[in-house]
Amino acid sequence: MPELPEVETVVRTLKQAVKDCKIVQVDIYWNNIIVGDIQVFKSSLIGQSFRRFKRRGKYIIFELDDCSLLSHLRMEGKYFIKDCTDKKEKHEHVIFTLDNGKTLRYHDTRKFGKMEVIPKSKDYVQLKNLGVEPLSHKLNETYVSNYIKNTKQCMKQLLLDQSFIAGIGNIYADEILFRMKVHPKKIAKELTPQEIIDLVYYTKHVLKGAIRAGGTTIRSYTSSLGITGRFQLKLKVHMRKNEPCYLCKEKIVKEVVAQRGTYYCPRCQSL
DNA sequence: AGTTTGACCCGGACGC
DNA sequence: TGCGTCCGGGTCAAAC
Repeated sequence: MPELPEVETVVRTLKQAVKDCKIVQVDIYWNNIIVGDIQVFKSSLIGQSFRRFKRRGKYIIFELDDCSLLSHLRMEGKYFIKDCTDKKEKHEHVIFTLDNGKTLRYHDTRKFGKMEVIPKSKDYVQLKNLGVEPLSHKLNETYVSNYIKNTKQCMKQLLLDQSFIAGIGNIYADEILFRMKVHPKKIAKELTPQEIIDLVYYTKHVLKGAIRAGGTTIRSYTSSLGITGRFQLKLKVHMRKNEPCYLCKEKIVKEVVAQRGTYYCPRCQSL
């Protein structure tokens, strides 16, 4: 699932690939991907060039001349750069034809992703409830201790809460808690000062490491292989049910916490 | 107003 | 092999 590091990698790669390219045609094969009117979507984008590439939480923001394109990959969204003569693949739902003979293709097996055109003058309402960017200085010990004062949430919920920190998903929430050696059900308010320091440190550490890994992998891609933002990251706890903990050999447990499949080491992350 | 729960978006995996 | 059921994650809306 694309989380912040994957989205960041996609944004960086697309910047290299399509900056200043002009959209000459837009073909949509699954309408529900598009938020709002399909014809307005098309007519807003045709003739526009990609100028700036940004990320906020898990949202991709493409800034064009007169509007922005907001894209959320949800679970399985991916972008590919292909030649315009390449055959359409099964799960390619939106194809932007560019003025250089290439196409930018949105691929999404589950069709969960969303795309929306935002007029230049309007605010991004989708982004207004997002919390701090984890890699910015705004994520610090003071911010965390103030935030947790007013919440009943457990740690897993807290890390998934996009209005606390923007961009952490299920996988990295588990990985961060494992490194903190904190149980996913621990009440956030009860974090010790040291655990707050660890939360800040490991959140940045895990996400930065993942972006580095994404960047490394992405270099080996050719344009025909596409831009998935996925990478071979060594997960220390997520998806390791019944396998031995890397630290203490105890079996990793999988349990539903905050409605999400949650992996943790019952010994290292005891309550 | 903060918090929790559920619906939604789907195809693929899995079980019988 | 075919059919039905469940699963998954992020977001939003509704209920509490």
